[in-house]
Amino acid sequence: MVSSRNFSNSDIAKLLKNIAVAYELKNKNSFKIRAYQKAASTIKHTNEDLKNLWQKNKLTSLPGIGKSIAEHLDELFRTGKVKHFNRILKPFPQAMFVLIEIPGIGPKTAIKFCQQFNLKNPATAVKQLEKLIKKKKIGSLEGFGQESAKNIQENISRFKQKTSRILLPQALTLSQQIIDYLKQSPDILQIEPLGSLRRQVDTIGDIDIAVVTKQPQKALEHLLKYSQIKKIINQGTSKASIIISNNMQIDIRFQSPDDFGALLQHFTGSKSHNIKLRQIAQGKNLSLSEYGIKNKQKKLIKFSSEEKLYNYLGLGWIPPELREARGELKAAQQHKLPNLIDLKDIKGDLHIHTNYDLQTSHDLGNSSMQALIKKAHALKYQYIGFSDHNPSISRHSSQQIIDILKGRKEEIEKIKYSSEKKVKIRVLNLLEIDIRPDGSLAVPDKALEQLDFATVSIHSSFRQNKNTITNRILTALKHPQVKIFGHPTNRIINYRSPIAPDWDKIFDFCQKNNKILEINSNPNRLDLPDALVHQSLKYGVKYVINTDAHDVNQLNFMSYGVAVARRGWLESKNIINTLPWDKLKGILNL
DNA sequence: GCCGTTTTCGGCCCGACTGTTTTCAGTCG
Repeated sequence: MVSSRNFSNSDIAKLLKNIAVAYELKNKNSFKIRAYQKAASTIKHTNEDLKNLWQKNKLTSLPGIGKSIAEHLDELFRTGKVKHFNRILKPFPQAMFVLIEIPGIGPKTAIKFCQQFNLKNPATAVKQLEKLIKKKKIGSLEGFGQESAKNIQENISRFKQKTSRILLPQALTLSQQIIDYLKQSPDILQIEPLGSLRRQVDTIGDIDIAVVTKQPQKALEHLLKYSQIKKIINQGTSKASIIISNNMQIDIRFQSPDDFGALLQHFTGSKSHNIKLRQIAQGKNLSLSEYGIKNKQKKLIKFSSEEKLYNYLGLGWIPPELREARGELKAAQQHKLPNLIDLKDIKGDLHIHTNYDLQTSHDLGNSSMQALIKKAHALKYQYIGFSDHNPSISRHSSQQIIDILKGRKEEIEKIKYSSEKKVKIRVLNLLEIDIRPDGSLAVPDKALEQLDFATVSIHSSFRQNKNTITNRILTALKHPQVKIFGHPTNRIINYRSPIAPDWDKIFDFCQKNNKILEINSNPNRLDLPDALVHQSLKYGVKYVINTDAHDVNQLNFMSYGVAVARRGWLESKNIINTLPWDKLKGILNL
């Protein structure tokens, strides 16, 4: 049975957000309100499981979680409730906290509706509100008109069919479509996708686009004629927000060329990065906004580039992927920013599935070994590794598995010989082997000997408890033929949660035993996730960025993995597949 | 309530748009 004490990060984020709302309605100190909002936001966005942090007594390591909130959360995990929080929330109807989830309805509006119409039940509150709108009760409320009633109804409809955050490639496609449209206007001089898209976050909630123009009114008029617009949320000469046909929100900013640097900076975010940057400005008696920096005399200094703006504040330019308030501002002040890895540093791909049928229970690739080598050549790679799934253990004896892998080895040898001669690409005979629930490998040792080395990954029993799954992974990694830990958390974005072993133990083991952590570039995986990459960095672990391609075209996924590495602060020296072949050979003992 | 290479006390980012107003509150990013 699930204990009431199993609170997820999002449960806790919501709880703290509700406390902030309650404090707001009680007219508490606005900084206290902001503190709770910040704590909620930190928890919502962190990849670390809060309960794990609590068990390790490390809750206050998260920014915005101090002594007081940590104590409340301690009570929550120990007893299942926080008496202090319950006291704060008690005077407010539960229904209110459902209504504030609807865009456009904030605390003041929500409480007003609940009080005026006696809404109490959180399960039916939204439905009741819709009925009230239909009966024109909302529009006749003081401070509201028919227009706001109509807006609220539209927002409810969108809220109900709200989809989860979309993956990077989908967001790139959508933004490209609107950029192509905007480009048709002669009044628009330059267009840049910003926000989470520019920071290359693994999922995108809304698309932010900056437009350079000397004619903001005309640019706005052009935007509003875009055929995909489903709803205009707001429109002005400095910004506009629209919903396009697949329910994605697009925020557009208009700015003149001479202060475009400040807009780029502002609109790229993240929010917490911007707040910290503005605090740095404040410390110098300056005030930063999307229009530039105001000095003591309130005179606005404009910046045509981001670099000039950061430099003005005494900082080096910070790559967008780092702007998550994970210490990048301090590093920029000390001129100690990492020299981030770049896509062009990649010299090979060690996780590729071919269409060679080795009777696996997982999926085969679509492409032939030859086609994959051809594509790798086009990408200017020096080496690739064929890393198919192991033959299924349920349908084969040990000897059969050995024989299947023998056959595959012969096939690779043939191709290897000609490709190394013709296109000078080294081909490695690898295998992606299942880690069984007890930590043993799904391939007998004799078969392992035929490989150059093995990658191991988990494809079953994801929900083992922390100790069991940690030991399971360590047992598998101990095998001398195992060099790479593939897609370590096993998450599928928007579908399957990451496994939760003791990561610190695993990172430590990998560093000490020369095991390589994979950064899987498949946009559905992006695994390790960037936050864990950043967390593991202090252990001095080595990484490999692989595509896990099941098709030639998927070799292009590499850029997404590189983005994860950059967000995790990695330099090319941390990543083994930036090495030329002769150096890689040494590291992997080949 | 959080936080610190100017501070363990005294600060805490900055601005736009909407609808209802007649100068602004509420919400959002």
